[in-house]
Amino acid sequence: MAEALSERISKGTLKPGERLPTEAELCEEFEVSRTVVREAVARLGSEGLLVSHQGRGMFVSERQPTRKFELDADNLSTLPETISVLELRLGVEVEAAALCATRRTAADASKIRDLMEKLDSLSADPKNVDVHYDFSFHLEIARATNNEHIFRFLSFLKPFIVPRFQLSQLVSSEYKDKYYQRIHCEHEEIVVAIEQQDPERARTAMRSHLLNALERLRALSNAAGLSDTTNIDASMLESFFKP
Amino acid sequence: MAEALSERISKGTLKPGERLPTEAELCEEFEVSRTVVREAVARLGSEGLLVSHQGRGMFVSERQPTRKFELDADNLSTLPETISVLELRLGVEVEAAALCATRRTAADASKIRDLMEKLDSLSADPKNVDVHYDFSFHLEIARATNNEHIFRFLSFLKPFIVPRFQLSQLVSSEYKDKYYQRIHCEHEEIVVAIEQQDPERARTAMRSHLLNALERLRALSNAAGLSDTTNIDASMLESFFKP
DNA sequence: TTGACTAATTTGTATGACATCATATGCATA
DNA sequence: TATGCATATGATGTCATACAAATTAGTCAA
Repeated sequence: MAEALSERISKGTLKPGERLPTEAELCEEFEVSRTVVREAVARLGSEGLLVSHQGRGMFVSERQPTRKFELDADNLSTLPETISVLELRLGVEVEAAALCATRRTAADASKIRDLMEKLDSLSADPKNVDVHYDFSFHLEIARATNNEHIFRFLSFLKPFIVPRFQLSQLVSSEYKDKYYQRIHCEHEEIVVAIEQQDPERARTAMRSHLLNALERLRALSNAAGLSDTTNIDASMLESFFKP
Repeated sequence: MAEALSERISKGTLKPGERLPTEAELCEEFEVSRTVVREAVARLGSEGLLVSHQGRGMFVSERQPTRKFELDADNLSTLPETISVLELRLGVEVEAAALCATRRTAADASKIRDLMEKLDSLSADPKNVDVHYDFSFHLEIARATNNEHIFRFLSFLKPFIVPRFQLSQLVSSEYKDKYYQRIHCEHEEIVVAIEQQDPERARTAMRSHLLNALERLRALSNAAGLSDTTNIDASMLESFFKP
C-alpha cells in the first residue's frame, strides 16, 4: 500500500505539487480501511514524500525530499571498511586544513592550539580516552573553514571513525609514548601552518598526519589478512607502532 | 507526541532493545486516543527508531538508525552555497583521482578515456548539454577508486552540482570554444596521470581542474557581489571565461 | 517434566462518528 | 453586474469501539 503509493510518486505518475486521491478514494482503490490508508500516508509523510493539509487534501511534495547520504554502521566493523571511510575523510580534511589556514581568524587559531595542548596534557595520563579530543581538534579546524558543509560532513563522519580507532589503547605504554609524541609533532605542524596561514603547508601536514594512520591500517590489513577489527590483539599492533 | 517519544529514545531514557509502554499506556500518559499514538509510532517506525511486533509489543531499534548527511537543496541557489559544496567536492575528488591512479584497472583507464573523448565530441555541438557527461567522467574516476563510499558520496553530490553549473551555457560561442578547449586540456592531464598510474600527478591535475571552476565562481561572487545564481547574465560571465 | 490446550495481553485492522479547516455555492445587497 | 456574507460541502484530524491475529503466560493432565 505505502509501497504502491511511493512508487507512483517516484515513477512520476503523481507529479510534485499534484493532489493525491482522497483518503476515501484510496480506500476504495486498494480495498482497505481508512486506518490503513492513513498509516501509509503517515509513513510517506514522515519521509517527506507528501504533505497533507486539513480540509484541502494531500499533495505530493513540491521538492523531492532531500536525498541523504548514509553509511551503514554495521559494515564498519571490518578493517577494509574502516579504511574506506578514512580515505573519504582524508580528502575532506586535507582540503579543510588548507581552507582553514586561509580563512581562520585569530580566535580560531588560538582555539585550535588550545585544543592541541589540552589533548597533549590528557595523553600524558595513559588511561584517558584520547580519541574524542583528537577528533574535536580536527572538528575545530573544519569549523574554522567557515564552510558549513565541510564541518557538518566531518561531524557526520565522527561516529564512524571515533569508536573504531582505539588502536592506541591496545599498545603497550612503552610504544604509546612514542606514538603520542609522533602524534603531537604532526599536530604541531598542522597548527603552525594554520597560524602562519600557509594553506599549502597545512595541506601537506594534514595529509601526512592522516596518511600515517591510514598506512598503519593498510599495512595491518595486508599483513595480517584480518577482516575484522575485533580480532586484532596488542601483539599484532605493536610492531606497527614501533618508531 | 512523536517528538516526545523520539526524544526519550535519543536521550537514552529508552534504551536500544528495550520495550516501550503499550499503546494503551501511552494513550493514558499523553491523554490522546490510540489513533494518535499509532500515527506517532508509525512515524518513528518509518524512521527506523522502533519496530513493533504484533502480539509482543513495540521495541526501540537495536541499532540506532543510520545517521544521515543531507544537504538542503533550497539554500543552494545562492552562489556562496554553491561554492561551499564545490569546496567539499574538491577535497573528495582530488583524493579520488589519486586513489584511482593507484588502483585503476586497464579497463577503468580506457573507460575513463572513452568518456572524455565522448564528452569532447559532444561539446563540439554547441547546443548539447555537456555537464551531465562531464560529471559522468568524474563519477567514473570515483568508481575506479574501488572505494564505494567515495563513489556513493560523489553520486550523492551530483544533483547539487550539476543543475547549478550551466555557466557555460550562458557564454557566447566565441569564448565557449576556448572554454571547452581548456576543459579538454585539464581532462587530458587527469586521464594521462591515471593512465600512467601517477597519483601525485593525478592529484595535482584534478585539483587545478576543479580549482579553476572554483576560482571563477569565487571571483564572480566577489566582483559582482551576487548572492543568487539566477541573477547572473551572460555579460557578467564572459569576462571570466576570457582566455 | 513434558505436552497440549486455554486465557490474557498486545498490536493490526475495520468501522462509524464527530471536529476542524478550506473551499465552493448561493443569495442578498450595493 | 459585482461584492460580501452565510451556508453547504468535502477534505483531513481525532476519537471510541469492536474484532482479528499473533505472542506469551498459565493451567492442567499424562
